[in-house]
Amino acid sequence: MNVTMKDIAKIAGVSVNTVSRALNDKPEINEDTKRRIKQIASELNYTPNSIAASLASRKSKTIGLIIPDICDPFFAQQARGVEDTAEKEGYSVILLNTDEISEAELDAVETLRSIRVAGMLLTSVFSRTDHIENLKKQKVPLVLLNRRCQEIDTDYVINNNEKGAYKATKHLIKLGHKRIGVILGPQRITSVQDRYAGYMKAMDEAGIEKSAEYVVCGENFKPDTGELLAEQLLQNNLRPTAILAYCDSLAMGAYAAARKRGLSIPEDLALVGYDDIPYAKYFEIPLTTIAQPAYKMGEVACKIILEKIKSGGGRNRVKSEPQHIVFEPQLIIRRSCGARS
Amino acid sequence: MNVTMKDIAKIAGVSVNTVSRALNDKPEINEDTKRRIKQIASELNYTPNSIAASLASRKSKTIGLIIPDICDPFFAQQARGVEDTAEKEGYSVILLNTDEISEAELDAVETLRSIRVAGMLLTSVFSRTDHIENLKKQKVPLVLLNRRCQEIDTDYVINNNEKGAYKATKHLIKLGHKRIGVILGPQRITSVQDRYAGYMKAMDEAGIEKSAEYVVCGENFKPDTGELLAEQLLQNNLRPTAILAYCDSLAMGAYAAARKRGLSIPEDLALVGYDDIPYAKYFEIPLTTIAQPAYKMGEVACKIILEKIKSGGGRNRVKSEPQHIVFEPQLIIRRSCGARS
DNA sequence: CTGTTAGCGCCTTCAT
DNA sequence: ATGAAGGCGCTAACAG
Repeated sequence: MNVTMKDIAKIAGVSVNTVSRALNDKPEINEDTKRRIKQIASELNYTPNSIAASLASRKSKTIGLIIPDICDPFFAQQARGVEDTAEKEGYSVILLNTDEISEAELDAVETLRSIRVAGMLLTSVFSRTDHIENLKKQKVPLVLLNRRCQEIDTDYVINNNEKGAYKATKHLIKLGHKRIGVILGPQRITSVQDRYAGYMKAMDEAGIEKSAEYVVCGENFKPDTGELLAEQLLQNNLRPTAILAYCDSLAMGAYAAARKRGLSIPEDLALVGYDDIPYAKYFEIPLTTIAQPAYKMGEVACKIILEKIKSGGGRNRVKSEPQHIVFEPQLIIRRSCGARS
Repeated sequence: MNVTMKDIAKIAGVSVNTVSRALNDKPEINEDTKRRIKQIASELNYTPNSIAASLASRKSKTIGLIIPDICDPFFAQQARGVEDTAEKEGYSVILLNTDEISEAELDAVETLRSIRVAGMLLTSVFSRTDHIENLKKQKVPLVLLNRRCQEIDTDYVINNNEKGAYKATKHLIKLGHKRIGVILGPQRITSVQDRYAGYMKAMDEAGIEKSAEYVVCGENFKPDTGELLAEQLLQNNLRPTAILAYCDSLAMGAYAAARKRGLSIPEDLALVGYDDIPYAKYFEIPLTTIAQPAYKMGEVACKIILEKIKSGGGRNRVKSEPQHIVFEPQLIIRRSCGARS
């Protein structure tokens, strides 16, 4: 079996406790014995058992990251931001995908609770919020990513979705579009609501009449879904001259839908996405989009969770107000919207 | 603190052991007491402590996945294949990125050893192999992904890299190209070697003279690296008329390099990638590439590791021969190579 | 079927 | 600076 501290202790002729102190670089220990113990440990090819350490100390060195789908480059970048940050502090991250399915999210939270992760980062679909309520009650450090929670006040890291969608819509309006379709996702998601609100605000400000037929919602954010929804928009008698997609993945589907109908972008149809995934600028017609700093957002969210963990997970320390970090969205103009740069 | 089996036992008036049996659906237990115990557990909002369970049973329900970079869609898809499969069996996966840096890989393995993961899936850079040797000695279930190991016989799941590159190169040759540049990665990586071998084989068979100036290698597979390497190829006095990129991410960089030089694809420069990431077909000029079944590969690798884990990690069971799964690569012809379909 | 006895490998007091 | 004792929450033999 594996080498344990006990084995090392026996060889070194000291107690297990001393070995523990040496290997964990605790102050109360003689430098010489420490060196000697470390030497023996390395000779024996000792690997600490963090399972045992976790159990004994009731502290774990892993954090959980729940996202819709790692295959979406936006979430992949965010995940890297989280992992790089966690790793620097000696934490590992467990990744769980939900595909925007509420059940999967509940399961994921349960799994992470069971593993006793030190903290959780959650991009929630918010079909329910009782699990979030529970986490709060149980004092599990939690930071919401990308989406706020209406009902419960928690820390979150998002970008200003309303503003982003507002900027995008306004840009299209400036280019002369009036019939602007919008492709959204599940309506309970706050980022969907917020982007929709931004769209509406821009339309209202411009005094453009809105039509319910120009608003479509899907169950997830995959390209295939985007294609279906775009087709739906394009079937209108008076078809929209521009489409704002909730995210670049959905926008990708819109390219396909346009091609099928023989519509060329941007001449027949202007298109704007959201996220600025790294591929957006390599598309057939480079995609105009709203950039949000995915990696940075993951990094910041992870830093906050790490802080919360260190401050005793709120268990001991005075609980400070939840942090709300909001990044500024940025309009990236490329060819798909038809603007000349 | 958290509810434990002890708490439940006290309330139910039974021993901790009985609670354990009930909650884990062991056979030797009365159906009624089981129901009663489960009832109490649910009322108390009990969440099992898998840390403690792992320590006691010396079995963990997490597996480790080490890959170069989750931001590469190929690896993202593979990761999903792994995670979906693991989840079905009640396993969680810890994801670690190496960026093809050997140190990072060693650290990752150490971390996973320390967490006592049930098994590891590894896409290695193979700058060293002692860590793999160690894992084998320690009977840690291990499956290599994407890349074989020359020195040590282990299970692996790959695609036929030589054949894939051979197909791609031959395709370019058929289209009339003779000056074919190739963009590779770190040379110790077997998939790099294999794809290079496939390229060479096709060139040799066609009797085309090879030039060292047409072969460039980078330190990783990121688009930026691809751009630099493509520029290098295009600086040759007799610049290549076609480029074969080790992967689609590198090919993406080549698009940028070509644009910078005012070369149009495929007229001035034919381009072929590898992987068929989901974005390849949406590129400015859709990318001809070699497809490998990323998700499936992750799935299969995960299934193998799960089997190995169940068969006692090789600790108890008769050790069977390592499995070598090789998927067939598939040529996907799009516009970037200049072929008419 | 159920309870008892022992740990798993480590950390955490408290002594010394 | 070091050791001894106790326990983290659970599983794993054994007894009954």
